Amino acid sequence: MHLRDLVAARVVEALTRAQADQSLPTVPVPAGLVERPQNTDHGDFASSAPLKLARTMRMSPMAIAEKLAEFIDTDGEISAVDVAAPGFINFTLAPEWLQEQVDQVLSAGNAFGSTEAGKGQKIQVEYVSVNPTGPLHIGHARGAVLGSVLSSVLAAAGYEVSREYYLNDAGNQIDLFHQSLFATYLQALGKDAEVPDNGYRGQYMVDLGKEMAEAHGSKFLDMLSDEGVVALGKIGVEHMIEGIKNDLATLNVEFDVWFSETSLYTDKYYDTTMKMLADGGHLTQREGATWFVSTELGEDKDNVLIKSTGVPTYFASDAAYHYNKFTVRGFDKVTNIWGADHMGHIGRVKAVVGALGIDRDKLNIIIGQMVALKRGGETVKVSKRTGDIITLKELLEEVGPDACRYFFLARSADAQMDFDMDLAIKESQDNPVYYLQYAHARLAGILRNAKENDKDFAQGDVHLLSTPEELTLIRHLLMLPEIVDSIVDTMEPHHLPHYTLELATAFHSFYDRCRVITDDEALTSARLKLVEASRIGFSRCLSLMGMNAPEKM
RNA sequence: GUCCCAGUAGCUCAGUGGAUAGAGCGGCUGCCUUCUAAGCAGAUGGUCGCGGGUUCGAAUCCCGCCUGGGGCACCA
Repeated sequence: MHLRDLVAARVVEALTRAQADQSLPTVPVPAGLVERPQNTDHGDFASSAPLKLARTMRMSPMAIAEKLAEFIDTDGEISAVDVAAPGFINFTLAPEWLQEQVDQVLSAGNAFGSTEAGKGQKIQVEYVSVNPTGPLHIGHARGAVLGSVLSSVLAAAGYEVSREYYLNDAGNQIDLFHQSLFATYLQALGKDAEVPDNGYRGQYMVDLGKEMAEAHGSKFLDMLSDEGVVALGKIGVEHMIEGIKNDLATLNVEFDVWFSETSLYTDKYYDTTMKMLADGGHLTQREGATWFVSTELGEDKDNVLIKSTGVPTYFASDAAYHYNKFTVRGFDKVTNIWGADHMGHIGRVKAVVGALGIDRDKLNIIIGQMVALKRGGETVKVSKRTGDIITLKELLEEVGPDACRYFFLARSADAQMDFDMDLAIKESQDNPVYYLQYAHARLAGILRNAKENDKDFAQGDVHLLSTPEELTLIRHLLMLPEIVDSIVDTMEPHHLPHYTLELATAFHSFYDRCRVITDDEALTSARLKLVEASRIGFSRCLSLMGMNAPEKM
């Protein structure tokens, strides 16, 4: 249980006692009793419960506040409870208790910040899942960063997390890729060939065709034409997947499972799913195609599962995929991170999940909004088909993975953003990322200095940490578990970089005002404890965000 | 046409029912013989897109409108 819950529990407990005592009328208790006030003059926590209860209790908010405050004990973590107009109760944390938490952080070590909000629950986060028909571009990076940070935070909250990439390794687009590659391969061999009309025609396809020709010669020409296209195509797809994996690794994004779409068919999950939908009366035949009757489940329109050609749609695969996630693999929760161009799929996928007898609220879909790329003040149109793209690889070479991650992470997923390359490159010189990393480097520097001077601070007395800067730093440090829980609660990881920035401000201010290593041995030891605790905090935040925590800068 | 997202400081964005709306960057003023100045301290900067409504209280919730973006295929 994190600190805010602890204080909220005290309010509920006090309210219960006041009601049992008949000091306050017995009425239902509203939710959200305690918050962090934005103005620090109002204490560490505030409750607006009296304002919320005034109507149902038929009393003035101030009278409720006064009465309720009497029932709240000032001991342990709370040193003061104050009533403020028009009906707030403000709580102040006890300096002694704050000081002692430094020892608690030290004993928690790298587990500091972890909570138990998701204990015993299996959650899957599926992200990126880009077709292996081209390199990753800047828009994909946003989903990649979101997914990887969300996964890390979920794990910190005690969830058993599985990070998954859904690989579309069959179907129309793959066929088209095969044909496109065969064409550029032929061209590389000096033959006449045309990339199909809707095919993939970027420079990367030309390069790949050349590479294939150099590595394999005319080998694929000698096969029957279809066999050659497929054989070459498979090698090409493998090549694209390797490239995607490399780019993601550079961005520090990893997966536990690479799930093959084809396996849904070879392992019969597709057949099982279609049968379940048929048995449930969710299917109908129309114009030679098989439709999912989603209109009966409140959707705008029905959706085709099997085309009149007999070929299943992407949506059919998706139905089988979600059946597999929930029913076969038994995830308690599933989060899909999709691009804005998939917005229209949310309703029907949720509908089909419900039709398969699964609680549709277990499926959470996060939409990463569009990233418009700007360069030299111009918006660059991104299209994989025409090959007019800024690849993730190029982006990482220019901006660097840490700055790139921060840039995407600090914005909420549902806000569209302009990624101004010029600005991002410029900012990489003087940028919030360095502000955070510099804090870690400074902390590491102090600890290095202490070691060189043989300072052993194990016996340091944390009660000597009494300046406003020290206490402010401790206060901010202790917010981490709350941040972790609130990210899990809202599924919005963008709170983490903002919190880390505030923590860095508290630290830099402390660094400026409180010299750590001095002739005062006792104070030095106490401050070294705070420095080590802070280093643990920064290291955890940076690692959750997938960023480097440098020892020196 | 319809559904979804966004509109907050010069710029990029937080804040989504509470007290005087915040941060970073840019611009302005100070601060390096001391563990890293990639830093600190301070000042300046806002009709929270517009208009109604609900509420003790609205940037936050409801309705309408304006602007920008996206979704509405037997594509993925």
